[in-house]
Amino acid sequence: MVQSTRITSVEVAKVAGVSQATVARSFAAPHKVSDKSRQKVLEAAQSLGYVPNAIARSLKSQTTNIIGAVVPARSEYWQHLVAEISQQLAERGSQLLLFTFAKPSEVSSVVEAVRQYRVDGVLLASAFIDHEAMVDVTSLGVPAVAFNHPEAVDISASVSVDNEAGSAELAAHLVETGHRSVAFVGGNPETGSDRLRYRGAAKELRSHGIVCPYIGAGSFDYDAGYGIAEALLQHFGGVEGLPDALMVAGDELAFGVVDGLRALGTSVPDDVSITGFDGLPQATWAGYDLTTLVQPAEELIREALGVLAGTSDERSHLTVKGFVRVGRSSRRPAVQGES
Amino acid sequence: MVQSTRITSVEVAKVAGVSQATVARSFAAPHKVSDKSRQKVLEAAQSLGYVPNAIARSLKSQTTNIIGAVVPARSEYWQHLVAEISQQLAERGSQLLLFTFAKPSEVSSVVEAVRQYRVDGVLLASAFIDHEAMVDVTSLGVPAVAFNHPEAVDISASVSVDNEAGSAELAAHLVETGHRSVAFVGGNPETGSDRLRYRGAAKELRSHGIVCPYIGAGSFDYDAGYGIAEALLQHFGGVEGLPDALMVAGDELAFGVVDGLRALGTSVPDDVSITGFDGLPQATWAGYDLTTLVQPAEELIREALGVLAGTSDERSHLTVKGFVRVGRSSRRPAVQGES
DNA sequence: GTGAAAGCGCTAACAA
DNA sequence: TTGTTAGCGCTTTCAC
Repeated sequence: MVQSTRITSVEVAKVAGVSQATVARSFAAPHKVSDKSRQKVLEAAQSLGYVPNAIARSLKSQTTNIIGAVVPARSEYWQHLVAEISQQLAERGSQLLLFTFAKPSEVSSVVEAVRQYRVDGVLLASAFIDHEAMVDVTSLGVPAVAFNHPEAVDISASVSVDNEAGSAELAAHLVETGHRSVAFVGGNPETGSDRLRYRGAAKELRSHGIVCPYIGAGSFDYDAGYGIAEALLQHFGGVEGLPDALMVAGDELAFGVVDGLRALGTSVPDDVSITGFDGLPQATWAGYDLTTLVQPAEELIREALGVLAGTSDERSHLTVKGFVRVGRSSRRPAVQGES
Repeated sequence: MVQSTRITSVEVAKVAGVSQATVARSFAAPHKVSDKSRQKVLEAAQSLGYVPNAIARSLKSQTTNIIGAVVPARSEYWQHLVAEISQQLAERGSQLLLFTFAKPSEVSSVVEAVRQYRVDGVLLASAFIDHEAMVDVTSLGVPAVAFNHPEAVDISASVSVDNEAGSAELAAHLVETGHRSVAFVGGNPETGSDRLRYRGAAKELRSHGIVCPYIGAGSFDYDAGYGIAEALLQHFGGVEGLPDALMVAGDELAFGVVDGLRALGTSVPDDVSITGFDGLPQATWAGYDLTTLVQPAEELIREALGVLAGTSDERSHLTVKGFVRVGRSSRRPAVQGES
């Protein structure tokens, strides 16, 4: 039963015996219409299967009620956040136009699309969105917020977890639980997240007299972590040489490191403690049960959307504190010589 | 630098010294404009920072170039598919309006939004979208395709993996590799996927003289799987009583089952082989390395989008074959008495 | 409280 | 090839 003729407020008006304006008001501003009229309109609309056309409304009102989000396609972390974004937008009655990119080079075409659709705001995810792309977006006057992209300070607002403090907290936890040697496994070193997380860890550890080397996996994905495991063992001269703990720059990466080490016969956490960063749902899965810094996703997204909605400052640079969740991927190491 | 005055094709026309229509054509149908004019227009547009307004175009052309997708918020499977959908739409130059729901009861309000935005097509995911919701969507004349929702046969098109055949293939693989007793761990029994997967497995096994009991976890998520582990052990009277293999209705659920069993001291696959269904990226993670039926996500989505684009039949009910990926979560069981 | 009328920024005849 | 013109379906003054 395809609609033969498109139903517009005009058809509804005819059936209801009122003007088109009254129909429009019945939906957009019900209180400006008498109960009687509204009743008639609603009935007519119901029988005709009418729903207001959001496109037309957007054109007239210059506001689409759509928020755009630009995120990398293959990332457990972003998939996690998109779910949260979508839920919160639904609560606010907004829609989510989702743009994903597989390679950073795709970002520019994505930005083009974002601009064309006149979204009310854009959430720019990931460190791979470069300066130029952000300028393009904001130049149209579209509010933008860089999410966990600590670098984008001068162009638009940003909301980030406190990477440095979080990482320091994790490090402090390790020290407290008796770890005396710690190495850091980084993801993509070109990202601010990676640098800040390392810095936070290194500083905190140094204050306890521990020097923390940086070992780069190259990216934040599982495979990178799995692949670096062998290099780690070589680097440290086998299981015996491993530090008490490895702090890994992201959860997904950490899953890879855990699996990679275990595949090579290393026990986590008996031979080495491992921590992550992000607080993904999978981090609580018993197979990993990762000690990690949980990013308060709900709060982060709430702040970010607040910026876009104008509730928060336009050019603010918020930083939200995360918290350590202790899992069984880390534990008090055996005292030297006790093994 | 917020745009003081909105830039439209009219401003561009003024600067370029041509008519507004020529500006519009320069973008929508470049070949209908002389090189000289187009050049001038493009320059003017560039200098003004003009991009065509997709909303206005949509209103006039009655086509938004947007595809809607309605999916459950928290599901590893759907997060996986959304990434694929988004990528393929980008290739086609379309946008993705993403709607997620946490509870089935939220679906109706989501459908309302889908209708308002006059999307060019809707991908309806999940068995939790009921009949009424589908009728609502399709009644506006919006092409819809039910994805892996084998039940929705009469209302709109559907694209699904061949659940029954896939499950049968998995069962056949188990039989081939020496498994003589198999039980099925189901997810949500109200879904067609669950029923068909069980049916496929049971039939195939029966043809080999194996009776396959159904044990329900209630839903498809990790926690359900983790939680059912203890019940499984009780049901079978401990590790010794476990069948050679457990076929689990979905990968995420299977992760939970694996972890739950392991937490209780059961070895997977030494004490029991486990298979999943879906072929999620995480299934290849070494911690699980799940033997599973891989749904060919790319092909499934391609078909689904083909239906929406009118490339494929409007009311077709496609079924795509998956394939078994063998991991280390299953293995030839020890011969009776050999342990 | 209601209606008439003027656009929002495009597209697509139609004319020139 | 280019310009003119009439809408797409709504919101929103402005009268009544």
